[in-house]
Amino acid sequence: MSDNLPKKQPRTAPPEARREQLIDATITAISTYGLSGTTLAKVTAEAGLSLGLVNFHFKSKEALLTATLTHLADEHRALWFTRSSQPDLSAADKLKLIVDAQFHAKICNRRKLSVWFAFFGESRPRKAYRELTGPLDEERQIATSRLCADIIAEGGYSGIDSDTVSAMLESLFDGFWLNILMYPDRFTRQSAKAQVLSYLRLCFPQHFTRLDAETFA
Amino acid sequence: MSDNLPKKQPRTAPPEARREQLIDATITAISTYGLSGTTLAKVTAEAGLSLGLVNFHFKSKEALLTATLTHLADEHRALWFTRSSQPDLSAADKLKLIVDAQFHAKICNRRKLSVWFAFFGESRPRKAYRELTGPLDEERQIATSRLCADIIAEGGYSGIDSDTVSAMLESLFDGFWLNILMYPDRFTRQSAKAQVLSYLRLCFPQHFTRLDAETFA
DNA sequence: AAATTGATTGAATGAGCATTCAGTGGAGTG
DNA sequence: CACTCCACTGAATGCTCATTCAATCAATTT
Repeated sequence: MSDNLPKKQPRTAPPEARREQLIDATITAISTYGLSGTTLAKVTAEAGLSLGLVNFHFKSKEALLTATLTHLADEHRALWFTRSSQPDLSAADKLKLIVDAQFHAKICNRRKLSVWFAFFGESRPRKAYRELTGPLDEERQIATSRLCADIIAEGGYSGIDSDTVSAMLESLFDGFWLNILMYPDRFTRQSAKAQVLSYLRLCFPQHFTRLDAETFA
Repeated sequence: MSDNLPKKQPRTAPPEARREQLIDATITAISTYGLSGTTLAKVTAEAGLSLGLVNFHFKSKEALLTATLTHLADEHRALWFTRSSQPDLSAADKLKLIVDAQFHAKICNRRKLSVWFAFFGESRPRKAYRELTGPLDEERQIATSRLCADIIAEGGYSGIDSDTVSAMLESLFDGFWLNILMYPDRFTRQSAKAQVLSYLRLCFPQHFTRLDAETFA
């Protein structure tokens, strides 16, 4: 019978594969039902696995949620960090790549944004967030501040402070993320990126041209 | 002397007073325990009332949460709207008052920001938020966009679009709110307001001076 | 082939919670 | 004072859910 398809789905899999499968199902569940509506029954049903597996591969529901957040944070960090660490790029190009990573389709989609804001929105998960990814947020802000300082020095800009620009960028990133999640009809990844770049053009007119939004897809 | 000891609070109170009391306790509970950790037992204990009262004054827990969000949204809307509706103000002054309202201590404190982000962070409450306060968000964005258009016309600014500035402002508001909630050591109401005004100075140098941040307390 | 090891299952358990409701208290009315 | 509402109380109810664990299954080793 055609039941015995060659799609070999072995009943058992290496633990790391199962962990990823469960994390992926958790992201889907949180984006669909919210954090408080996410039950282990829904996660395991989404993954096509049985209820008891979460407490086997993770020690608890909370550990699964923590692992999910860490997974997203690592993915995000890897994207902006590896891109903007290429050696033969100007400071302005590196800054552009950080903006680009922030609104990359792989990171900035409603499914994953739901998870970020689920953690922002509850006090205990928020504490977990602060501890797990606070240092990463700070690292990124320091990186953008350094790049801005380089650009200011290069261009001889005056009346502008690199820490102010980097704080503005952090807030723009978060604010556009929220608006993309809440009002996808009025806010898109593309328009958000273009508007952040328009802000950088306003700050550093010699370094950012009108075409930047299109040249970096 | 028709009053006896004013210390003695009566066992019963007018329904509207109880509703406000319960809404206030709900805000405290959400900011302390998160939305999913907020139980009716905790809310009523916080209010010093008995468990059954919520379902007496509100029909359900969900109705209480909806009323809480509506309360915050109305309070916020009243602040920016009545202030910026004063007739003898310039467009720039009105815009400054909207920014000022956004970071006013009465609105922008961790207790209340927790509630906003609790609603942003869960899919079902997010839907309720969109329906209840989406129109208010849009109203504010339209108001800022109009004011920016007036300023652009007055100042003869070129290369800048009022809808872009108003979208940037919306995102800055939300992003600074989130950072004030997450990282209160690095982000304060005052610095956020100053940085938003510095953005407006960058956009409209003739209309916003360096001293704006201090003149509007 | 038998034994061992590790992954997987899902019924059972018990804790926590929203909601209900029968009963209580007390302020106003006649 | 007696009567009537209405605010109020909190124990009881029934449901949902994380966690546990004894049993089962499959791969690997002996």
